[in-house]
Amino acid sequence: MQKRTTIKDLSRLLGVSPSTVSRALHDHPDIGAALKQKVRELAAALHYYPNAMASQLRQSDNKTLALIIPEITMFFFPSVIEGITQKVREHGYQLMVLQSHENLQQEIENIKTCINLRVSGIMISLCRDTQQLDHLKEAADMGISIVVFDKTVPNNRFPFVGIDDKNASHKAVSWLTFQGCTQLLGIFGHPHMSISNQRREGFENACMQLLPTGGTFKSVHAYNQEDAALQLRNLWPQFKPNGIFCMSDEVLAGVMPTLSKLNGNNGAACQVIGISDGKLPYLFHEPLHFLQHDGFKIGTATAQCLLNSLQLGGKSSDLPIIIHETPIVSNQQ
Amino acid sequence: MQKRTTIKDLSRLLGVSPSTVSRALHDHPDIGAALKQKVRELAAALHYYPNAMASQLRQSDNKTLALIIPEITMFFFPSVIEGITQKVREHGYQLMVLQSHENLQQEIENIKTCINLRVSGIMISLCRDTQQLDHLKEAADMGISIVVFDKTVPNNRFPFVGIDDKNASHKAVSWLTFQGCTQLLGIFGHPHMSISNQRREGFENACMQLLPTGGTFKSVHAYNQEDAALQLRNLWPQFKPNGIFCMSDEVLAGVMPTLSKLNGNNGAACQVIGISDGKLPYLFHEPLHFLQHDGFKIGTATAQCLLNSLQLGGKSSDLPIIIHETPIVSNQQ
DNA sequence: CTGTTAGCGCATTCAC
DNA sequence: GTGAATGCGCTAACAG
Repeated sequence: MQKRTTIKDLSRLLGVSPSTVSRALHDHPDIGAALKQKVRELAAALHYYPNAMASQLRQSDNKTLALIIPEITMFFFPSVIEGITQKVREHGYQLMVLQSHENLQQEIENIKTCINLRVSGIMISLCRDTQQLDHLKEAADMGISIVVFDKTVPNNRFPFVGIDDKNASHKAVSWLTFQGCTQLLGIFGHPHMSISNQRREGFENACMQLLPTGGTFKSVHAYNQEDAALQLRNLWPQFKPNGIFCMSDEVLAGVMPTLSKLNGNNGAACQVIGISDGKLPYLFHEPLHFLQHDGFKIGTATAQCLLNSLQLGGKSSDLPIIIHETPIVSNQQ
Repeated sequence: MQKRTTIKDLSRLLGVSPSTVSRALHDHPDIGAALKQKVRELAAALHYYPNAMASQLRQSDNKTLALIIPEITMFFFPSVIEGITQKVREHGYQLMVLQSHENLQQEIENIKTCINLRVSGIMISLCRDTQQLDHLKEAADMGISIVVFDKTVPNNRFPFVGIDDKNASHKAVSWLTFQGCTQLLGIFGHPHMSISNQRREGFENACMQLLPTGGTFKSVHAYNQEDAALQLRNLWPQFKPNGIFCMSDEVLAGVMPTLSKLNGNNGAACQVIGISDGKLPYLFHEPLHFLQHDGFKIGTATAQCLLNSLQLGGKSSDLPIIIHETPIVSNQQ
């Protein structure tokens, strides 16, 4: 591991001063074209790589943004990351992805890492145990721009990008009743997650409002994909729904194969609608509908929102709240 | 955005020297307990956060590792990331995830970023157009430890973690013929990917070796999930296999729903075996088998491999090649 | 036990 | 056009 070549090395070899080399490398207008050329050639020949830490320290301007998410699951977040990455790179920023593993302590730890690294901004989807946002406030006080997306808390005071959870549930129930479903089952995510409860409340309210007399509904929380399958199986003997609402891809993944088995070839007996990123539904040949919760779009919007407040230098007056639509789509073509 | 408090600020306020503060913060044994306490309290009160860039610059020891992958798809890589994250954090490293988007230029760019940031190590799954590893060599020459995993090239000279692609295909064919399948279809990934060709060659060789007289086989490449579905549909009129091998989750995701539709309720007509991380198969109620290509294990092994060569300071004599087993598993229970 | 000094690599004043 | 000097914030000798 030979010593890495520095600007000083180049300057010595070229018989010019370090500052000249620095300027040449940065294409500064004051430097002659001929010299620039020589500097660049030598830099390439000696495998010179600018030390990002040194230059960032000097400029106290770290061109990296952080993404903090509960977990890189196979659903939704890959799309989100894709959207964010694209947007962020366009603007010359690096992206650092951190996971909280649904653990508040880890989330706080991640925020601390971001502060230590002096990242310029943070995009965060809160983990399920997070109730208060003191740790975010702390980062914000250090001058770091923050955008919360997807998973939030009721009392959030930061810019937010997501969907209207209650309304989405309402739309789903509305669709099910329109199809003539009368026995509705809503399956929701982990009960500690704020969005689980928002979506459940939306579901229950809509049911009470929209179901005809004689119609019934039931809602359950599932801790994960397997649990969703289990709950459905356990419930089946006593309650056979003719309409099911799955609040997420994860729930949907548990429900669909199980439902197929329970239903046998009586496929049309139960309508299914979910909230989905829009990839999973196409893995099932059984027809189903979903409210598209487009991770890619959420990602780009989140990144854009962050980049905006970065440009405003945190001196914006109004609080951006971006709510995406969730159009209803079928998985049949 | 008020100025961030530094060690100097603390030292001034406490009437001690900066180095004393630094030592106190690092729990250096030379510092008195009482002083340590005072320093820590003031640091907390003033929201002092050590500037990671400055300390890393000083120590020229950057505690971050980079993961470079073609794309964060919903299959395999989430598991890999999970495995790597876990291992890496245990050892006090940060992880930076970069995507190449199956683009060699981007891959080279990512390597450059890693060098500029002076990361300690790189874990990389090569993108499909990568043929030569000069860019990796460049990073290695700068003293960065490197491990290649999953997607490699034939002439790779870096430590490697993955599976035996040809052998896996062989096992799959062996299993299919053992089930009595005689008309075999192998569906493979993008033709530029090295593993696509490795797995196809393994498949074809095994077919020629293991199929009874009268048996036939066919292999096709699919550019992506949708293409896999399309190819199967197009092929169906002229070639109805009774055994299908899907080389990856992506292929499997395209094939399964399509096969269900083509097969109608004649489910037992065609056996399916794939190579899979082990999550996707459980989304289908149709029985199928898979050779488990456990992303989580690959991830931990890769990270471990990197941490090892980090400890050896890059001065190891032998080249670690870690080949994981791929046990055959059924999705029925 | 604590302070002084020095420098990591770079970019940016200010001179000339 | 170019060079000399300075300091970003921190740590690690080396003194005392």
